[in-house]
Amino acid sequence: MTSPTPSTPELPATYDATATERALYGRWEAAGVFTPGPAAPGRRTFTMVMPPPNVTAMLHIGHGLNNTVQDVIVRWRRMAGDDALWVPGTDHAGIATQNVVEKQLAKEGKTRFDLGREAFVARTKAFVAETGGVIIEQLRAIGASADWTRTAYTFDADRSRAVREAFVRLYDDGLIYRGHRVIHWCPRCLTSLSDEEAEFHETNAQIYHVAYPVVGEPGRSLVIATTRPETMFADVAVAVHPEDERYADLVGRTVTLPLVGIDIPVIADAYVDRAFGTGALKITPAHDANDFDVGKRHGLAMPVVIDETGLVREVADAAGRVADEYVGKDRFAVRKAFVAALDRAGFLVKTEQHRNSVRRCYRCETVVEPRLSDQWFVKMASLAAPALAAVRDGRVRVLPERWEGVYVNWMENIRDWNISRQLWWGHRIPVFYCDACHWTAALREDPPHCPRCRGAVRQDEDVLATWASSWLWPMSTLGWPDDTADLRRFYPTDVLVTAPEILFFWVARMIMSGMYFDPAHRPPFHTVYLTGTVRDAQGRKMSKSLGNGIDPLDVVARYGADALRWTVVSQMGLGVDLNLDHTDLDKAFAPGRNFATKLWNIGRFLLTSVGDRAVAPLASVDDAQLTRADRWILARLDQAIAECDAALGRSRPDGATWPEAQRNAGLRLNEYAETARRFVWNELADWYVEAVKARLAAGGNDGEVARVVLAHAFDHGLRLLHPIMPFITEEVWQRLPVAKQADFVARAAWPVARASQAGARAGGVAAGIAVRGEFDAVVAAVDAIRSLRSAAGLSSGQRVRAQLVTGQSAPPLVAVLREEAALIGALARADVTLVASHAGGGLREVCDGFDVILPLDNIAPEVRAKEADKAQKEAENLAKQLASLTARLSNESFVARAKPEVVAAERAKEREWTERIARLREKAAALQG
RNA sequence: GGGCGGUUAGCUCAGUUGGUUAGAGCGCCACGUUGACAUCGUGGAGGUCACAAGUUCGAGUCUUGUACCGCCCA
Repeated sequence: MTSPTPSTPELPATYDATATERALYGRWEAAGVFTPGPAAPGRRTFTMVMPPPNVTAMLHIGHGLNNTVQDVIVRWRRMAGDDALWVPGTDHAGIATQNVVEKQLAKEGKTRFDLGREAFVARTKAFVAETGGVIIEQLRAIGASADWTRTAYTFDADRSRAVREAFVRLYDDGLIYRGHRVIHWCPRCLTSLSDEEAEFHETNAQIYHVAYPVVGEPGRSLVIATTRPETMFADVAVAVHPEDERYADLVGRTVTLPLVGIDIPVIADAYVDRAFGTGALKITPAHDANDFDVGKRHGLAMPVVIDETGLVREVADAAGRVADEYVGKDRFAVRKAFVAALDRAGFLVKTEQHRNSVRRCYRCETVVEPRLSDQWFVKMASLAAPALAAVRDGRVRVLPERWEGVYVNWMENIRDWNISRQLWWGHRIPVFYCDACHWTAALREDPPHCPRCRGAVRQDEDVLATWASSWLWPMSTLGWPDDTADLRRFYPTDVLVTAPEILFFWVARMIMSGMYFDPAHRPPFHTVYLTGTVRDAQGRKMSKSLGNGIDPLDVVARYGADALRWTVVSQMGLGVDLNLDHTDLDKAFAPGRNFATKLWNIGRFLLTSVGDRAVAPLASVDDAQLTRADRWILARLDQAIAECDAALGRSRPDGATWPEAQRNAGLRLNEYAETARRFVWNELADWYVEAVKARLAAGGNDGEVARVVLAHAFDHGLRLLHPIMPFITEEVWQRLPVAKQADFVARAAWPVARASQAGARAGGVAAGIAVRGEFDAVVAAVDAIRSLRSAAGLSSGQRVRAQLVTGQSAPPLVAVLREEAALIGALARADVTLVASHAGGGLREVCDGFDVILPLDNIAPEVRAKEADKAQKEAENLAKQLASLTARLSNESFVARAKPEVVAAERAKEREWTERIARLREKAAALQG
């Protein structure tokens, strides 16, 4: 177990992530850590709304990625002192949820029509009530610090009222209308789809060239090219380009529809692409959106020959067009059969392979059928204009930046939005009709009867697309349309994190609706962060059908939530896809688990050697008491804080718009993660912890200083890492014997660089830079000794004698090496002495400004040869680079045109290299001689 | 067909306005259990920055072209 009594300073030998995580999450939630407190002067809000997962969804790795990113951001802002609010919720997901329940019914041998609308909706509601909270629970397992007290649902009472209010306002403002046109229809879901919901899929298809005999000119025919011959039954014309000389004489004449036997006109329309196919296009207004436009221009009939389930029949205005043998058959079966019949009858000129894009339903992948029907549309032009301007002028930024162009392009070519769905699960369209007096209106409350003639009213049968409720999400979750305290305090929100796939579906529409419905017309957020996609080792998207998915809960169980989060965040390059090998979870998640273990072990060391006696704050230590190592780690901490802050960037623009310099900056989560990791592992653990061991053991005043600095540095390292790895950092931080201003690290203050704090010591920054250089010499000396020991074939634990040759070194460097000789010796397990020069044997390493000697006797000849060879090669290599450097410096235009500081740096480098080459050659000669 | 992105170590990726000898993690090789840590430590190997041309004193970085891969839209 991981929760020993507080009086025991030692931590268990191993970290049990599963037990720790569950317990800690409960403590955070019980303490209200995720719920912002009451507004206070000087505190700003930071708000995010969670992209609502489908209410029937189970947590998958995509949710894991998306919500981890959001959690990192919200935890960061919470620590940085904002009143941070992350609003969670779920989406009723019309088509998807209806599909699930219909599948259940199918197992019982029933359809929704057997139940009827009311019973079906009731059953779906019950299903959601039973299973709808699953994903919300699962999000807790990955540490999501959302405010569950504000959990919303697109189909709950408040959100439903918002949806209805939005519809009525848009309707009354003339922005919603009923349109009769060709829309995308899913013959399986039995509903219309928006343009965005009918996704393009590249397909290998055939294009058929079919001869339509010209009436009154036996032997002559007009050849059209089509990929959809089954729609020929509904052809009403053949169109050619008005300037196409090949067909000029045929315009105005008629051709006969093969096998069908109906004569149809040849018309001229500039829509036709002369270069595509044969340049002659069959026109089928009821079964193609473009043909529909042509048909309207030319006043053509619009016969319908495919029904709502995708079966061919004479549906409307099509009497006598479909032969009996095809009636009631599937559209694709008819295609095959009809092509064969055309071929037998000699009308099929040729068949070619053709690569084209076919639209499929985004929920079930059924090939979408263009269908002539009445639907509700939102007029988009006036809504899009402000939303486009907001991104253009920088009130809203999109990261990565290249998506801004995609957004702008879509907005500029925006088309009206089909929001009606022929489903039962969803917000029913609040339009009411009186059949008696033909009154119709959109209403906030259901009317008992027609207000004009008191006759019976009926409500529109359709429901709204799910996206017509989720586009209100940033406002509706905060209480809109009511003027609530939450809405006033937390709207507009700050950052929206989501996947690029729903940039149009959701993000663009939220900006439009937000700016329309907000009385101040503010965009709903200032930053859109689009994550990458999770892929497998072969770069394929993870999906159920491919079976290449990774279950985040499985990862949490095996490696811990922190490991999952570490993997996601450390690889979260801006706009970069996340590649995870589902066949080798160790490869993907061991690094995060290992890092958590490292933190655990640093904690164990600290508690055993620092003890649990209270540690004084760093401010109580006088600068003069700090050793060089202390000053070094504190300077590294300052630098790490600065780099983390730079990587995370500005949390919000200062004014109304993002300045150009900040627009594409920040939210580099991978850089932030790497900086924090490097500080804690490679600087604090690898060097500083080793450097203070002797001082801690010795105790006394200096031991006390070491305790203070070590505890301070680790405390701040844990804080830097907490947003990424909340559990392990909290668990360890809780036991740190430092004075705390907060009950949880989750609520502790985000680190501020010491050098930048008010009252910081004069010259803090410059001193930091100086001490870094000094400690670099210590590190170089230690590395050199270790490297030489390894070259000599000695084991890393074996104590050796080492000499630092400083005869040619600059006096300040000599002073540093003399003062730190004991430390160097401790770190390198060596007895270190300084010497002016060394003439004897042994192994030599050339460092910046000094040499290191291991004065060994009896060095094996092969070691000598190898070392000599290495030095020789390095000298030659450096000499080559020196030659080009010298050439550069003797180039007059370089000296004249390059920046003076660059030239000066190159000159200094020339001196260093010349000297280093000499020492390398000296080393090689000594080894050979 | 239109637009955009990518190509840097065996793998996954960093590389900020052109300016030290191009970095990290994982993997690989060698050594090691030194009282925080073998889920680890120490040392090491490994890259003509896709290709070609250009601009420049100087190009992984800017321009153009080519090849391949990917994404969005029609």
